Amino acid sequence: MNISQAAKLSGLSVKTVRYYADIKMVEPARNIQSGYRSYSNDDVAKLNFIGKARRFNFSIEECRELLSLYQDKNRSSKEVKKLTLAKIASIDKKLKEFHSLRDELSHLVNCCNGDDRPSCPILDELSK
Amino acid sequence: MNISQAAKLSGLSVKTVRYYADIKMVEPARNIQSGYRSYSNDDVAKLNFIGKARRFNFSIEECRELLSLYQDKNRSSKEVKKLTLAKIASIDKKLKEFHSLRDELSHLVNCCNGDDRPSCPILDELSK
DNA sequence: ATAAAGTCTCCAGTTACTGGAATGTAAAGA
DNA sequence: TCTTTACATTCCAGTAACTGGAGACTTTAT
Repeated sequence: MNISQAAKLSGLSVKTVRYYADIKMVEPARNIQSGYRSYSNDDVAKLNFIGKARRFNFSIEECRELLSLYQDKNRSSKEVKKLTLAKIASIDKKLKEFHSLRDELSHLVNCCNGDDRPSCPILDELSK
Repeated sequence: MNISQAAKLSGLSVKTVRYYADIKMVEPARNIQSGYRSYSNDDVAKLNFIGKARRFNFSIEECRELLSLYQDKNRSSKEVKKLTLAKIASIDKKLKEFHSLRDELSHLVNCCNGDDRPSCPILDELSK
């Protein structure tokens, strides 16, 4: 199938699918006459896999790793679990940062009158 | 003072300070003989302000806006509060996303044996 | 036959810097 | 004074993961 069909089935944009071919993540066959990319069902399955992993916040390089584990019938589930635990840890870190950021900002907002006068504790804090 | 001194006082890297000059956020005077950037205390105060706002997750464009509000003695605190509330909302959105991501991933991890056998519910989920 | 839709490659832009090369200037030591 | 060293300058490239657009070619529909 052509690229737009593969894009539709995998829920990705044509641009993204072409990008994944460029970076050698999912390299489809080529139609010799036209030069068009020709995607198999297996290629689409890979695109799906990557799309999901990306939505789970795995980076492109992590996706590459997961994909090769996925295709390796002898891999151990230990390896996949390790990668996933690391991802959870990095998400936890970001969650922590955003939580404390949120708390500080909402504290500042609560201190600010938000009226037409210039006095503003938010700017005061930023300039300290 | 020279750029390295300004960088030290503001807690930013020299590269970053030069970058802020390039994008016309903090444009210092120039020493005519040497061409070196020459930072005033006021410039350093602005760098400090920006550094803090960046740590509060404001984008460069938002910093630009906050900085002009900061320098406008007639601004209303309302405007600053509005910007800050929008920032809190965007942080909340990210928090939500990361929370559900975390939950899904940790569910998958709990289902995975993590042993030397190939069977892995994490990969199964990604390939569905 | 022609027009529209789909595809190709290649280049540029996004965010907010960071690293490095080549070159120029200033300050300190011998 | 000469030289080394430290600091400064500009410009180019790279980061992550795409996205948009130009110009050219192929396929499909009318």
